[in-house]
Amino acid sequence: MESRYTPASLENKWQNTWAQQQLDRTPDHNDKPKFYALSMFPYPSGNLHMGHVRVYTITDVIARLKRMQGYRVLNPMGWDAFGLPAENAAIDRGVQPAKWTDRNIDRMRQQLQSLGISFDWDREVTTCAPDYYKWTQWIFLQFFETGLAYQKESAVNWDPIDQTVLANEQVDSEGRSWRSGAKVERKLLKQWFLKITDYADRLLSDLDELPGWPDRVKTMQANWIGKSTGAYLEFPIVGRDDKIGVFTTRPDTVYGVTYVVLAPEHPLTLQVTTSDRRDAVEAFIQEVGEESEIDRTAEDKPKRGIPTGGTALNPFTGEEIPILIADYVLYEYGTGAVMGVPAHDRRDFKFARENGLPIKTVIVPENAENPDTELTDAYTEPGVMVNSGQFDGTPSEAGKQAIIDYAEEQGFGKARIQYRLRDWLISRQRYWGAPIPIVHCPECGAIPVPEDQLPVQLPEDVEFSGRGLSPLAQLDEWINVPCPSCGTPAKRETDTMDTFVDSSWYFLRYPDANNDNAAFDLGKINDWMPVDQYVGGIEHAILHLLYSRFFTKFLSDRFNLNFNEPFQRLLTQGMVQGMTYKNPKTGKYIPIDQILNLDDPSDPETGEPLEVFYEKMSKSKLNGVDPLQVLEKYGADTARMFILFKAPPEKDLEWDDADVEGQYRFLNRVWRLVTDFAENGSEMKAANNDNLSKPEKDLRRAVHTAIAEVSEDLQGEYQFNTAVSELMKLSNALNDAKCTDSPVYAEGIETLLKLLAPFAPHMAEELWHLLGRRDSIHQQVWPEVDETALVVDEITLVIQVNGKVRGNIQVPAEADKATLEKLARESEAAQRHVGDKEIKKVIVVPKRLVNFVVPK
RNA sequence: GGGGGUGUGGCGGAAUGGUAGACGCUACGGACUUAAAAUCCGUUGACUGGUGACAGUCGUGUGGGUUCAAGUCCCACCACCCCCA
Repeated sequence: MESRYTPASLENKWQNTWAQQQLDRTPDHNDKPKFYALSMFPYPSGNLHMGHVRVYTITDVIARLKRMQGYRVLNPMGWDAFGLPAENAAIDRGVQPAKWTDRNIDRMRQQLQSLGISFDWDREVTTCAPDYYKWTQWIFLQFFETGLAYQKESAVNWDPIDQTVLANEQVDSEGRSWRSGAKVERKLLKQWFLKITDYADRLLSDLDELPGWPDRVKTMQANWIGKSTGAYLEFPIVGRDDKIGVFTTRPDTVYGVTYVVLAPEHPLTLQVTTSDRRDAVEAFIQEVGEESEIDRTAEDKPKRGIPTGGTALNPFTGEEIPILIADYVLYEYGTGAVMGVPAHDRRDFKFARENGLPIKTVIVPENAENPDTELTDAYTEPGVMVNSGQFDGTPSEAGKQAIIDYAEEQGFGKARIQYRLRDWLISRQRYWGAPIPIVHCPECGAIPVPEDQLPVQLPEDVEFSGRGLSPLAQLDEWINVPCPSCGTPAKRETDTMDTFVDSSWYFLRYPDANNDNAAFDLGKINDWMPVDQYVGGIEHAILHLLYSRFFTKFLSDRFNLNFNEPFQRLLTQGMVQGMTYKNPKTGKYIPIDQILNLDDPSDPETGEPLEVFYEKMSKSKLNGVDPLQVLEKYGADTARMFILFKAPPEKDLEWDDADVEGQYRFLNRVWRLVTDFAENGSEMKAANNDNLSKPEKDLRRAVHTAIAEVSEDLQGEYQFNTAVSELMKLSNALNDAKCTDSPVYAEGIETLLKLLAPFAPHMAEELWHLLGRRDSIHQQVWPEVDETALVVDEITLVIQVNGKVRGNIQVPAEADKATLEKLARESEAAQRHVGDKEIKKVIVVPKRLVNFVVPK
């Protein structure tokens, strides 16, 4: 009867059987509590990598556990299928993006299925499918109707040779085009934005309602939103009616303002420029226009600025101060203008020094001896206001409010809260994305495509050259349509949406994934949402998660949903790293199969010694391990076990073949354990704690300890690594047990299989059936701890002297403190180390230790 | 510069303020085998003493502190990683 463990055939068999039985279908309405387990859906690159294996395995263990614990579980899968790589493939190889993507999806689906993940494939969602992006467009229209989608001029990366707009990913670190190598320029285009800033405050404050999120993700989001409290102040321009508005977090330093700076793109720039400065200013604007934002604001780069010739008035002092323009001030940011206080801001200090601008001290440390000493650096600490007219002597912290109050009274300023977060630019000048459902009419302006005409479908069989306008903008028959409102000949919007839009609502689609009449059924999303456990990479800590929260809040407001955060709990899993070999001299990476001696790795070409370290698996580092090869050799169960055991889920995981081997050995031990048991014809009999021998009691304690520990490890914080080690302990205990005929042993075998089921689903199922069971192990109830089995008669009591462990004794488990102390005093260890010294104090910790304190 | 995180054997990692190193990997020794692989058994933090069971000292990045007792709590520092500038 015994056969060898052959994962390949066995896993295949069960995957097919489960599919036939539709075991992983999501139960619709029933009385069980719901559990929505979700992994971040992948981009269909066509190849499964280890990072995927890790996320989906983690989520799958949770899903399978919850099913056994009596939940109805939704564990869906889909594809984040729009995006640049498909378009690049079209340019390079002439394959249509749709075809290329579909092929990749088919391949990856198959690969994923071989992992044995319990996805409900009936709910598969593909963002590039018209029946999905129809609803992405519909959601855009919801934003449009509420005024939260709007158009504004904004800069794009422009390749002057190919005459095309480039995505940020297509621009290298030196600011050159990936294809033409041309230096990328900035060009202004009218583009679509979503007004996420309207939700900035709620996105920030509601982070407090997410105790199930890692603190560091919440901190990153909070920093990204970047709330700062301060004042909006207006500086009248000399000789004009206009004013320059600035935002500052340091209104207390306003008497120290010695200049104001406009962003070069600011509409006032040319208006304040005096005629003698015009040429210089225009040249400067031109120059800055070619710089990237990162270059402009980088801290290590000198800040460049020039005077415009214009001047403004400091409304507090009445002083006339110069107006400059500088590269580090961005028009998109805040008001596009800043006030310069060199004495109390580091950046202003440097800028003033470099440009010969005056520095005026208005804050001094408390009890400063000589307030007029020349500064060597900006003084940015709080202090006392000086040279500040009526505010002299005011502590600077209190001075902030005092200045705001005064400005408000005088009508040249007010309190303001500003966010770092900017509105979300969703326009992409690309083909492979959801078309923005707008028609531009010369009569009516931007008109939404009526809902019954959605989706605005992407035309097929398009030509891709990588040059010129976006492929959509070159298709006249697609572009030219009558205005939906007045019928005048009009033109379609040719921009498509950022792929982050597609992924900002996909989790709302799964509860009713095949609905043709609506993006989602309100009853169903109110039932299933929020996602109970979301699992994905830390790289999405900011954008994807923030956008999803924004969409959820917006839709919750608009449709009165009963939830306003999408993800209850978030697990950010660490990277999978591979052993990397690098020649430190040449900087070249060497693939492992070219290395002759792994104990002393050297460059096969030059013979130079190599650096060996772990780094994130990637093609360029030649350190990837192909999941399919691992599956072929060891099976999915081993791969899953290894990944879960090797490191806690949120930490980086170092791939190690020897450890994979170790997991394979463990599964083989389980295999033998159970097949031997089955061979001996042993039956499952109910076990209980009455009339057991000592070895039986010990074994049963091990069994129920395992239940308790594994259950505990899988609850709240997911500690799969220690859960697996508990499985190993149980397996070891069964292996060592002599009482193989006992019902306790049978109970142990059955328990081991049930506890193993979420981790190694195929093997658990196979062995379960080998024991004569007909139903699936995945439909069994998760084992319960029998507390009576955990009771021990005797425990080990540690004897300490002055806090040092000196020995231990066996004592009755329920002995009281006095008895423990007495037994401890009599112990050999205490006799030896205490001797006849005076015992000053005795600490008795029941069930743990007795500590005698004696003079040294 | 600001914010967050991490630091434990040869390695990955365990440890409600209570026997540090669970579990696994590696290495070494042994059994089985003609031999090897696989498997099984044992040892594996360092140092000192002892043939030995064992006994002792040190030991969780560094330095201090609180405590009967600190990997765990507090203070300062160092190193590395991540995010933001």
